[in-house]
Amino acid sequence: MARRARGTSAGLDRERIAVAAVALVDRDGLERFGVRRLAEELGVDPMSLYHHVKGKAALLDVISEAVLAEVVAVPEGAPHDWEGVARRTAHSYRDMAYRHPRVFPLLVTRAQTSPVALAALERLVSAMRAAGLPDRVAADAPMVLFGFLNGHLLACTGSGPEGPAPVPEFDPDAYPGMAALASRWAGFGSVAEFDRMLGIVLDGIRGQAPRPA
Amino acid sequence: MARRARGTSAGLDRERIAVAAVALVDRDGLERFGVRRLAEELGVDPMSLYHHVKGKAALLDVISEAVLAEVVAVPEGAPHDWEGVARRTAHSYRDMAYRHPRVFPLLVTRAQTSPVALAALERLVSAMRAAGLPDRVAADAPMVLFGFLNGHLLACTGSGPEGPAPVPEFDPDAYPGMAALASRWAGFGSVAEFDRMLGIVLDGIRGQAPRPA
DNA sequence: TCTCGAAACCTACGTCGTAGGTTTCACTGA
DNA sequence: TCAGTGAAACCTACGACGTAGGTTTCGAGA
Repeated sequence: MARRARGTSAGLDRERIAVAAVALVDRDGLERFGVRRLAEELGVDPMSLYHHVKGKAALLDVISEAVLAEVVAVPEGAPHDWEGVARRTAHSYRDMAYRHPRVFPLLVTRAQTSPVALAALERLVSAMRAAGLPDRVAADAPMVLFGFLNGHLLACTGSGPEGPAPVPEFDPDAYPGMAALASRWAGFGSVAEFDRMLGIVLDGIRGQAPRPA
Repeated sequence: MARRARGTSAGLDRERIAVAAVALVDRDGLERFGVRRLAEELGVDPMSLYHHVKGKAALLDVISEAVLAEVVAVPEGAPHDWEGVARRTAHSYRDMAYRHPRVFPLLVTRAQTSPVALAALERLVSAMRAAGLPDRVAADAPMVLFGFLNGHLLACTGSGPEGPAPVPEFDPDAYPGMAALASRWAGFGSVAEFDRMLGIVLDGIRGQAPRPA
């Protein structure tokens, strides 16, 4: 690998690093990601990265931020009913998870306090309050929703070494109930399945609102 | 560190290794866990562990299995209504997560196909079918439930370097809705909160059943 | 032209997972 | 009683990792 002379610019900056880092994790997975590999990918000495990012942990932060920014904001003109906002956000979040299945575990593990994440939450919460939902429900709902989204998408996108494990066979003697349902789990990870489950969660939230007489 | 002579037994076996490994992760966290550290903890040469466990990945499997086995089975004599089964299982799962917050991320990341996990699922599924819930609901419900459990508990137990991040301050100008709800998030991670959210999820599932006329 | 900071590179250290080889013990059957 | 044997431990060594600390070079401002 031909290296640059010592003082010449390599044109590094956070943006270029972020893009390369995400691509590297997408390709090789989190396990194989590291400072040295990223540097080689960029044609650069490992230590040069430290002028732009503090270290490996900070690199992971950069990656998760970059990927989270892909979750599209709900368009301003769209209807403001809270269920619509929740559905749109959830699907956009899911799309991102499927685009970057090997990055996704990183998001789930860190507390999300970036402006993008907070803005999405704020839109959901204010839509719920505008619809007259009690504060307790508006407070619980996003945690239930994102709890479900994170857990479920983690399972669907595999998050292990590589892709999601196929649904196992069930011994009908030991597990009669699961064997009977096995065929229903064939489309594991489909949009239809996701939307159905999302519906269950949203139903649960809607049910918390006091019934209008 | 005084080492044993070369041929003498160190009394190693999978059980002893599992116990020490779980304790080590509980104490130092997943990041710091490694073959060499575990060996030192056991007063043993690192390579000796390879006679009982294939390598680091297999060690992590051993850890997650040991911890999952702590989730108590729902007692046989207990009522068989599916909501009771679900609630008990969920709470027992939560207790385990809080007992081993630093191990928990390991569980979420791997597909759970151990007998313990399958047995718990089977109990839930068969209780739902016995109650007359449609197969589609019985198939979706466990995925929604464990999706929520995994995602939510991951957030609550912190799963990062150490404990859960405290709830951040919200700028009332940028995020009016969330600022208004901030006080409701004070008891983040409490049993009461967990039980409330669990109730929301179970409500959603119950709502899928066809209404008895 | 001289200076100086930014940005790159280089060296080196301690740690990691683990392949491959060596040593010793307990148990066997003759 | 004693060589033979296999299990279980230990030892050595290698390549890859994250990163502290130091050195070199370029280009912009004085």
